[in-house]
Amino acid sequence: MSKKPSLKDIAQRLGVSTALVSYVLNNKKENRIGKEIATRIRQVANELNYQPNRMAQGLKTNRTRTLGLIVADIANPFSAALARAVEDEAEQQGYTVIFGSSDENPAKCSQLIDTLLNRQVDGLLIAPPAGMEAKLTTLQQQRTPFVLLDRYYPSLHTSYVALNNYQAMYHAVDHLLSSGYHRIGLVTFDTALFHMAERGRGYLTALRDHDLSARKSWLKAVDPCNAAVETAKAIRELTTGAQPVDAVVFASNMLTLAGLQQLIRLHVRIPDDLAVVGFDETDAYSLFYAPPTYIQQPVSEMSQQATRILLDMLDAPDRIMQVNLPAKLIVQASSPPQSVVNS
Amino acid sequence: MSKKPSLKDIAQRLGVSTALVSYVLNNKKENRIGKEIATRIRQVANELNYQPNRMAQGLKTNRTRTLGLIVADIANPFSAALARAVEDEAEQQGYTVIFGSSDENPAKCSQLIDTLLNRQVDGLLIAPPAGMEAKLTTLQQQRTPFVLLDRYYPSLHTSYVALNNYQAMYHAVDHLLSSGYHRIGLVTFDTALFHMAERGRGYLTALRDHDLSARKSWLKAVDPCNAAVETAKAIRELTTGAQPVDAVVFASNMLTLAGLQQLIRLHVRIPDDLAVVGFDETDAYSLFYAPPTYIQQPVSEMSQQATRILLDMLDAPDRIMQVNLPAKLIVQASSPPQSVVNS
DNA sequence: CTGAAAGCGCTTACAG
DNA sequence: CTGAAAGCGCTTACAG
Repeated sequence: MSKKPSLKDIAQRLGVSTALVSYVLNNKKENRIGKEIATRIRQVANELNYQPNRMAQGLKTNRTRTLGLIVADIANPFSAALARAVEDEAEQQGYTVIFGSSDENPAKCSQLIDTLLNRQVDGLLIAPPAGMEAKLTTLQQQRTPFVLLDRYYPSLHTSYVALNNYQAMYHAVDHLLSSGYHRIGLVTFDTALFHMAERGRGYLTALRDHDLSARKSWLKAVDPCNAAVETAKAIRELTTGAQPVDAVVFASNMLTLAGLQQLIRLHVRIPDDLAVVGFDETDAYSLFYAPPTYIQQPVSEMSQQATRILLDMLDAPDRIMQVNLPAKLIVQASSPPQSVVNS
Repeated sequence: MSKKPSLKDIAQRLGVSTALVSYVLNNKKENRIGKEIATRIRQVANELNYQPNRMAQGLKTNRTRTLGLIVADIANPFSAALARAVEDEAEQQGYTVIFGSSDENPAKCSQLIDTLLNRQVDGLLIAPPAGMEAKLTTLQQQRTPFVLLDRYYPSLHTSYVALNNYQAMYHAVDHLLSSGYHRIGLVTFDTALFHMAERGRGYLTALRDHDLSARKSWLKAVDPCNAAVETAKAIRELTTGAQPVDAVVFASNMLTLAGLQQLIRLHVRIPDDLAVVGFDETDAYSLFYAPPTYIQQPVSEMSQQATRILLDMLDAPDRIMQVNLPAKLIVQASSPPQSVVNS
């Protein structure tokens, strides 16, 4: 009905200038303004339930108190968990967040970045797909504040908050080796993304540190576009044949789920026939008699730190912060110590 | 570096007024503007990669081409799926979306609505928690365009797009009855929300239509705040005791997951010992030898329709649209026909 | 201590 | 057919 009250409405009602009202409501020049008039202004603002028009504020200040968030796919549980933590942290700081899904498509991601920037977001949180280096470099040259989330490019000197993927995978494989498993397979994605490469490196280094070299046939890199089918095939190959593995590690939550599904289908018993370590937690874990050991990412902390760093960068876009958070290995029933006889 | 080009920059370069440039770029007064100058304006705009400042536009037009979306919890797969479909539809129409999670808390939800409105969103998509009637009524009086998503209040004449929950549950129970099950339990939430009540009504009516009355002990309404524990208890009670059920229907995805988990823990065999019908699809289903029969919601269509309706309402906030979408029962191995002997 | 005035970047009713 | 001018609702450098 009656349109929203503006600064002018308050000013008129009190016979003062809009400037004065603005100063009071923003707590500027506090000590130079009469106490009396200040309280009366605040009172009227309250009465009218005054809410500043963010568009006008934004136009003037070039700040919108809005953050842009780009994830791979908001419908994916991992992305959704990231988003939730970003939302909470942003809200606490008085920011709202606009989101978009890149679908792992660099063209769509670039487009999304432009759209969000066009909406005058103050800064961006991006979990980038492969192939975004050029766009991100441009962004940096424009001094647009952004921080990468979950993924980053070693070739780019940008802010990021990600998992220590190398350590995460190293730790998982080391756990299996110390538990007496020696034929360890890895199911990972065939992708250029650095964080996946790091997981692979962790796997290989852990093996080497135990004086084992990895067989090529034990490292399965599946096509992300055809993950379910290829994972099934990878599992089949790993568990059958002349030299079947005695343990499998998965390098992502989707791979874990697809892998477990195939193992059940093949009637492979966990852990009797095969030890398993998953990546990330899934609803599905709770359904196992032997709940899987898994690599736990500090998702909330990742988002929280990234959001905080971004907020800091708003005032100093050149202050680069790079954070690698440690993963936690949650040891459960799918990877028990091997008896000495078998080892 | 160099700041973003404005209308003025284009105008100056061509020695025309900003007004002319604005007209051309917005395709207003098309036929009344010289072709020559129009093409030159467009050319320069392209060269400078002109992007209109949305804040300024918004201030002037009171339209931001931004939608607000409030879900229960963006980290919940169902909410995330809703969000994704909203995003896609909005993007196609040139809108972006700001989101927030209500955590099923009406106070937080109201707060969120105010924040989003304050950000000048053009309209709201809301999956409301219980107890939002008053706030929504106020919203309606202010002629703020909004459409409810997934949930709605029968007492309120507002736009909404939701599942036909009554039909969904009726259909599921009818399927079990026709398959020869007669002792059917329901695990639902103890909540004031209408959509849950409708699911309960579907259950009861289906039983009545088959000349069966429901035992009170077969309808378990668990506390949403303590769902895991109470579902486990409900399952224990339903499957043991003097009159155990021969089938269980769940009224939500969380309940389904918690229920399945408990059934596995109790070594109840599905479907040999117990038939099961779940609500919504879950990753976890793929892990079952006997994949569960479940009620499938048209999540994407729900969001899509809601978004379209909202977009329509932007120009006519009083045009109320109410849509109840049909659910689909996906019959799988967890609810096979009972042999005649057992029935 | 207070306020008039300019201006952020647009749109559009109005005048020519 | 074209453009000067007002104004959306704020903020802030500047003048008193």
